[in-house]
Amino acid sequence: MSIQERKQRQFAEREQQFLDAAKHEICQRGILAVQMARIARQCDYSTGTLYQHFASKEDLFVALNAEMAAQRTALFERVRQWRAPTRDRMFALTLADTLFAQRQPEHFRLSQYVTTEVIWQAASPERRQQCLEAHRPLGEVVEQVVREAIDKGDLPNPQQLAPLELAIGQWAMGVGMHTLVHAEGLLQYYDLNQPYELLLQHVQRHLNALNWQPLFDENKNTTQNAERLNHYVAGICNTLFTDLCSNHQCRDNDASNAKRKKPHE
Amino acid sequence: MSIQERKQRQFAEREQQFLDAAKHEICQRGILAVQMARIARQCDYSTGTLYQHFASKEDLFVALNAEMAAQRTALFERVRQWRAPTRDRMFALTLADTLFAQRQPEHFRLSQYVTTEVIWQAASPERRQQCLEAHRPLGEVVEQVVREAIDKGDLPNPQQLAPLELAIGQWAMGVGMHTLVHAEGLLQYYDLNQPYELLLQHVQRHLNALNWQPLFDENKNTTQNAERLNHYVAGICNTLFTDLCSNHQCRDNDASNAKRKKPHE
DNA sequence: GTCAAATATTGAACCTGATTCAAAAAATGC
DNA sequence: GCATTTTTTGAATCAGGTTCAATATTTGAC
Repeated sequence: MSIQERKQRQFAEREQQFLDAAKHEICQRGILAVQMARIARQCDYSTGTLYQHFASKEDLFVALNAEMAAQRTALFERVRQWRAPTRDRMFALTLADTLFAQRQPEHFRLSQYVTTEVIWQAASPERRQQCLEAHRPLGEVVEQVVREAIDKGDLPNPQQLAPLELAIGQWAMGVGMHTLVHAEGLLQYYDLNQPYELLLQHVQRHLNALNWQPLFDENKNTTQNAERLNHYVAGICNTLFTDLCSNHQCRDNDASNAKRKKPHE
Repeated sequence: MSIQERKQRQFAEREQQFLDAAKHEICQRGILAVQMARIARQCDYSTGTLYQHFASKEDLFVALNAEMAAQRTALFERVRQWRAPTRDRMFALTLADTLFAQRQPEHFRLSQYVTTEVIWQAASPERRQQCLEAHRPLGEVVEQVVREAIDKGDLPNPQQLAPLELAIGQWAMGVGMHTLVHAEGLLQYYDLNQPYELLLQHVQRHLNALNWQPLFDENKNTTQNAERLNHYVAGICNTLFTDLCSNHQCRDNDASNAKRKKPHE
């Protein structure tokens, strides 16, 4: 028995090593430039060994995405445990993602890439399942907050929708905004700056639309509204995300992005 | 002069031929399986000639995405010219995308893939620009509808936001929902079916939240709401999109998807 | 401790398919 | 008709993902 266990543990450790190396590579050179052979060499293993863990490059990407879900989960956990009205917590979930996206831009880039049919389908089914499961806790936090809101009477639910059916609008809006942000040049083209600020604003509206109490009132016809939202956001940041609100770099990005190989140059 | 012009025209025609072939390939075999050489051969040209038009495979994808924007634009145009309250038109824009996504699933798949940093950055800058410009008309329709709503007093704008700043929530929600839909297994995992129905529902809420008149009232606590929305949607479909509401296949998809090469089998 | 069997690792060879570019062909214009 | 320019060709190159026969290590019995 013990031998089996040790082997499994070592195998898992090595996998982690590979994942760390891959993450490092991505932050260093960008997803485009990741090479299987290099990741293996970086860990002092041969290519073949790497393939013992991951069925393909895409498989590795999906695995990495799964692994990174844990970090997001940690933020969501804070929100879950936060003693605040349900509405604030629901909002804080999007805020968490926003901060995370700015701190670790590579994460959402990868996430977006992986969610692409092309990549997703190229990963092994087991890996896809694993990835889904890794994300489950995120869904659970959302579900819990929504359910609590319904139970407490903060959130009317005349249509008896499932919690996630109520939340999917906000979810999609977040995903979509990340997508738009990562399409370099797109938002600038339409002169849309501060996309994440707009996202937060629209999420507030969206929660209002759901009639989620207490409403965030915006009917004073001044430009103070933006101020007020900023202030509100800052408040949450100070309470829950103190550690995330300073600089905005990829955590293990020891060099600047400038180092990346640019295609077409 | 005339020679120059003829050459340019022929060049453009050939490019179109390549694009059509590429589109056909994508619908037939999926994005993953597209091969440059095959596209060239299909048009009775050599690989080299294909590369005279597109700097790389990614470049071709982005070009194709640009080209397909024209089709979406056509739908948006109908909405623009529709003589109906601004709110209905705004809603109809998302509906148009929804129908389009169901009719030509490959389009949004490609769109999503192309918007990925990995692909986007691998295309030539000129191509990216071209793609952005191809999408401009879409933005313009949106902008026009929003502006008209503000002018008519249908849509209050206390913060003096730009039209697209007001619309970006709805836009992001649509983009995000397509993304979620295309991540096979994801929504099922959370037991979310009928995602596009939910999208439309949430868009209505979102418009309500913007206080866009006339509000779509949903405060009767019955399950009739879904009915009512369906009915409303059907009405728009019959008026504007009669041609799109029957079967849901990729337009030039002569064979079923079953033909596609499946990785991992 | 030794050895055969079972397991794990290696990395060079293989393979696919994108991209290039020297040679061949076609078009131009004198 | 011919020299020059432009275009097309497709075999050769190249990159990098993936495989697998050979090699090394570990195991467990004796």
